[in-house]
Amino acid sequence: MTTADPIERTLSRSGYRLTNPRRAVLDTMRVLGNHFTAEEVQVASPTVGRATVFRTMKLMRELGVICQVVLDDGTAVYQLADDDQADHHHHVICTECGRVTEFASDGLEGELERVATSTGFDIDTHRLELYGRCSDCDA
Amino acid sequence: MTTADPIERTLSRSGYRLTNPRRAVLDTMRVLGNHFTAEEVQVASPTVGRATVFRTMKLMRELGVICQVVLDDGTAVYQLADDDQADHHHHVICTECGRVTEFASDGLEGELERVATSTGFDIDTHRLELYGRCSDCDA
DNA sequence: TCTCTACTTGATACACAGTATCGATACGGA
DNA sequence: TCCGTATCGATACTGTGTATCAAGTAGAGA
Repeated sequence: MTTADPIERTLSRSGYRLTNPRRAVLDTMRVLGNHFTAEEVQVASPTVGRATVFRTMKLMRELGVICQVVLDDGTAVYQLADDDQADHHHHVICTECGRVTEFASDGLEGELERVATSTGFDIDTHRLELYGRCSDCDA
Repeated sequence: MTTADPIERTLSRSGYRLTNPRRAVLDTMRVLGNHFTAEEVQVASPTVGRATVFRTMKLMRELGVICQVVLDDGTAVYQLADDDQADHHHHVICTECGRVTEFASDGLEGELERVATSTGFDIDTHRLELYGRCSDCDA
């Protein structure tokens, strides 16, 4: 089964099958776009079983296709990863409308590296989220 | 009811009553110390009802007595806040043994401030967690 | 010290997010 | 076309936390 879609190619290149439920979940996530919960994907993909939605979302997370964003109340939302920031980035979350933006900063990474060595830990990774109001909501 | 305990004084100063269940939960958290889940507090406080354990932990979080730490798998653990870093700090989490250490860095905060303005968001707060192996586990 | 009452508690039911199980289905290579 | 295995859907289950509500109690005032 051939496809031009980069995400679908990531799937099949990783040895996963390209099934209709997976395509349906993927399409749904593309429609929902900027940020969505697992439940929103579910209700927007009525032909796909609940377990499959979660399984597919977990798979996409492992493949780096979507990324998890932890809101300040501790709940999780998801979003499709930007192609050009697929490797390492952070999130800015609007606490008003929920909009999520990705960013990366070399200066920040350098500072984090310095802090990491000062902790005495052997740091593998980190998670950073900024919370505030986006330009639309910041009237 | 007078008390010399600083946390208990924080409670009563904030207008909350000093009850035996609250004391019991507090004692348990002190025994568990560095990091604990809500469930661990529950089983270690058998005289206190489940709902009260959650209620008390939520209250302690609001008062800044304990702080929530999000592990890299998304689950939450808690720890008593250091007195001297009660205002703003971050966490380093050992992915091996679960040990949690707090740290603060002015350089980092400055860099975060710079990044925050560049996002176009009006940033209120942020969450940062470092994951790695502590000196004991990094054999 | 006694009383009163708003705050707090425990039991229970509920909610939400995600996982495990398992028989049925379908993809895709031989 | 056949077959093994990945995948699916239905369902039950788990973990973490909240809502409800009748009963208990801290602690301020008499």
